[in-house]
Amino acid sequence: MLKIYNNLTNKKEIFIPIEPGKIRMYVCGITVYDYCHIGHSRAYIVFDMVARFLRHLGYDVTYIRNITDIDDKIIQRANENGEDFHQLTTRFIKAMHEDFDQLNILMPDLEPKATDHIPAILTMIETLIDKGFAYQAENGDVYFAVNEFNKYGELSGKRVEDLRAGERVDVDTNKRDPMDFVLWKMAKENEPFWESNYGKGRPGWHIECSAMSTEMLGNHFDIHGGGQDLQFPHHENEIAQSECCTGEKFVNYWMHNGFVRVNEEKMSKSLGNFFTIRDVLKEYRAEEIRFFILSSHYRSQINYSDEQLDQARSGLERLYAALLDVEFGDVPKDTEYQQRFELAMNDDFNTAEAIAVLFDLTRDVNRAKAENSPEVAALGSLLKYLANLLGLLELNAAEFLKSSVTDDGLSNADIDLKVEQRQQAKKDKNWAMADQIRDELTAAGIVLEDNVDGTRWRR
RNA sequence: GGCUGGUUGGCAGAGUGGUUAUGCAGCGGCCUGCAAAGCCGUGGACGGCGGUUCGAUUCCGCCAUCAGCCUCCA
Repeated sequence: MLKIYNNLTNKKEIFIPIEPGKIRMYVCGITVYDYCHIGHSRAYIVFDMVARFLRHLGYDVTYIRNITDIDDKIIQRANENGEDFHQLTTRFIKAMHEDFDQLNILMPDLEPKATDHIPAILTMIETLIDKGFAYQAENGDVYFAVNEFNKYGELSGKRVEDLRAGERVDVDTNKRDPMDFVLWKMAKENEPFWESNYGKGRPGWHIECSAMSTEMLGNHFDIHGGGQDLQFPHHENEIAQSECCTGEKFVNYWMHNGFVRVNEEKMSKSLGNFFTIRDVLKEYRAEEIRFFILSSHYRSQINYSDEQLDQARSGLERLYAALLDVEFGDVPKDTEYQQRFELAMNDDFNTAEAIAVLFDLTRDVNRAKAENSPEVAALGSLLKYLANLLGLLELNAAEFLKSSVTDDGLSNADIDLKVEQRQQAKKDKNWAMADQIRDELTAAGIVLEDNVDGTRWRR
């Protein structure tokens, strides 16, 4: 029985889909004006894992992850670069897909872009105005009137009174209430715009998610996810817009992943302490990043550091090493390992616990190997199968262990030759020579492992 | 100030009202020409103070402390 921690109630709840056997899930994607960083990678690895596991449970999942391709930062960056905003977003959408692909993040079923859904956005704004939940201010901008929605603050646990008292809310004289947020923003000179009843402008950030999720998943759907920083105000605003527009409950389960921190501080663009995915991929294998992310529960905060990534590397290499020489075959059914794995995952996607099960299974695989047991194939196949559910251990073990992201100047053939030379030295009992070759390779980051069949190496 | 969520062994990180997390690192052993990998064994923990309980790291309260949100942010 699947339990999900629901931010609407701040409790773990038994998951019940709206329509039996089907799950409709929407996750807020990125604003494409720069390369994705490790914080982004966490959010999308996490929800990729969620979608994979829900499908494993047999659900027919419709997973939507949008792209915000118009907003202030995009316009600003495009201006700085002296290029059309569309050119900018196209470039970074491509980069995002490349990065995500490396991290084995599967494509969502639909990946709508805000600019492709302006009509749906305008329709929703019109409905909100008609129903009295939104108004056009003197400057032409259209705002949502927070005051008209009495459930405002339900998701984030905030009270409108407290928010109003806050000193950090900008006082904008165009708004009736400082908490009101923009739905349609008038275009300034030389800014991209779309025609509307309210004038030439562009959508506010929050409305696109409401419009696109409702358009594609219906008024009421199962799961909505995103980073913890989106809980307020973004998701709060989505609820307000959608429920006021449709008169129905918007989402049943809200999920938010925790942040990635750097030196005990949130990784973010404004702090400038972010590491882009492509930079990290110069030092670590993509799967090491994925393993690092999934080693902790998705709601906890994690700290990014080389030490963490090094530990992830060691752990992942242990798992892959167990798969060496395994002849994969049928995956045994109804094993205790799978039960434990699923129990962990059913408990609010506890990947840390699930990975611990993989390590227990790994010991069993290694033990079977040491004993030359016929169980090796079955246990190894099970390990690969369970790990694959998390998007891990999909590569060939030998190739993975020989792969490297850093250039040590040695080709595989170079190494093979050295290893061969050392084999001869060993045969001649020339231990000094054998050790010298091994030391050379060790210095280059190559690890040698002798066994009865010969010598295996990895980077 | 309001609201969230944390505080577990050298590091990372799960979990539990009384019993082994798991990984990395350490120590001892097996294996090995020596190693490495692997296997076997092993030490080491639950922020502080109260309370509930036969018994609390686990439940409750208070305190301390950290991070986050309240402004764009995954």
